[in-house]
Amino acid sequence: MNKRQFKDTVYGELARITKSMANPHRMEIIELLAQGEVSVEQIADQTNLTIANASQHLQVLKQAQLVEVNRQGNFIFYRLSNDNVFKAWKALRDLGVERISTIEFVVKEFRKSMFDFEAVTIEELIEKTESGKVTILDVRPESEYRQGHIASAVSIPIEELARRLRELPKRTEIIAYCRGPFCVYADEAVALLAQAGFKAKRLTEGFPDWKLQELPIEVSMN
Amino acid sequence: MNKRQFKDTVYGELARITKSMANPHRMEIIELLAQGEVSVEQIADQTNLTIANASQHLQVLKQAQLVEVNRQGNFIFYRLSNDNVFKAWKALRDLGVERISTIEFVVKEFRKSMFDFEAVTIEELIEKTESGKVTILDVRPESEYRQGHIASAVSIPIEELARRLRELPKRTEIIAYCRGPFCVYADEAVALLAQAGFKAKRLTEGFPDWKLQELPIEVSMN
DNA sequence: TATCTATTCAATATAAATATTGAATAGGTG
DNA sequence: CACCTATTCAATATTTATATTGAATAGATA
Repeated sequence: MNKRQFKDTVYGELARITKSMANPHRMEIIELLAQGEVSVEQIADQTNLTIANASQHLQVLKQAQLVEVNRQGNFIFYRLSNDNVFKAWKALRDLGVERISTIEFVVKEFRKSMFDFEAVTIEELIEKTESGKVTILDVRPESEYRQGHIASAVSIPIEELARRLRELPKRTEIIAYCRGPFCVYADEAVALLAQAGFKAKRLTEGFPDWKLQELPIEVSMN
Repeated sequence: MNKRQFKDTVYGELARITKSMANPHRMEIIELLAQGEVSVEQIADQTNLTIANASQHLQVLKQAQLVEVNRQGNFIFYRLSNDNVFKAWKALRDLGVERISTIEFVVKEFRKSMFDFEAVTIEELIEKTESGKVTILDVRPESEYRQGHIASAVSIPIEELARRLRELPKRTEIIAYCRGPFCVYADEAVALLAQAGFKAKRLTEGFPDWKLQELPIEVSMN
């Protein structure tokens, strides 16, 4: 094996793994799997794909060794095979947010068009928890909450929030979070809470970002 | 704009930027540009591409806003537009090295087949410099050295090393580095030095990794 | 202004990725 | 064992990416 063959192999493999991420649906699937294990059915549902199509994309990710499977009863659950997968996804996300004006524009416009509220960074949230009372609210589906959430966060999935408002304190500030900066659950939650007279803001990033920084988390699997 | 349109736009853009990296040649080009500004001619030369083909790949990277250009006389120089580009490339590299056994295997085999020497990590190099005398040797082409190198490193490009051995100390340990873990210049240097009776090892990572950690660097442009 | 040189563009053929459809399969469940 | 269900496979049409070739262009130099 000469120098050129060596390089062709190495860069070829790097490109192969990168190609496996380089698709809009797979980008969305990876973000979803960063929350925990998800079944094919749920993935198809969340991403507006047909089951067959979702499965096809999952095969691509599996072949690239980015995901692993776990059968439970009739369902097959997929998960990210490793922390480095989310790290790479996050690096690409950060690159996109910083370099691609379309993303910045669309994110801003979408937020503004519905409900324009202040957001809080992870550092700011840590400060707040240290210097006073804050309620941290996880509005993702409960299965995601159970597989891991910010320590001391309470779970009220976004679909249940409207009828479970009385569970939340009226005075202390509420910080809502969800899957990440492209997830709108937290925005919807903040809009709903603000209208009902609560003091609420969204966390700019999501649970996977929090976890990656090795900040305190809790797991409540059964 | 509804939720689905928003997501399609965002993940579509993320996929677009990821696709622009998802090619063996472009992966190699990005690593090269992480060393500094490089002309189209040099890129084509280093990557064994035709000029037209190299230009075509550079256009893809330019359209994705990963690179910027700078004309100097007759030549057009390309550079990475931002730190985040190398960060994303590095995250993909780390993912590949960790998940893809082909890469691990090929790297090990290639190194073993030629010259199997101990390597030193960045942390170990820092320790060494603090606790004793070490000569840090940059064996990349001089233009790359001039655009930025590890502080106090000396430059002897790999092609000149054989006839410039007398410039190096016989007793103190020499740590050679180059572009990164897939670059073989440092390996070649260590093999040459060891044969000539020097105490030499390679640095596992390259200059861009060092720089990204904000460790001390020097620039000697003219 | 004419010429030269590095780079880009354009055209084309080939290869790879994607979405869609319906059939096949594997593994639980009764 | 037969049936049911979630998932995967296979075939196809369409779109997109890639390499190659030669011509065009932009800008420096004389």
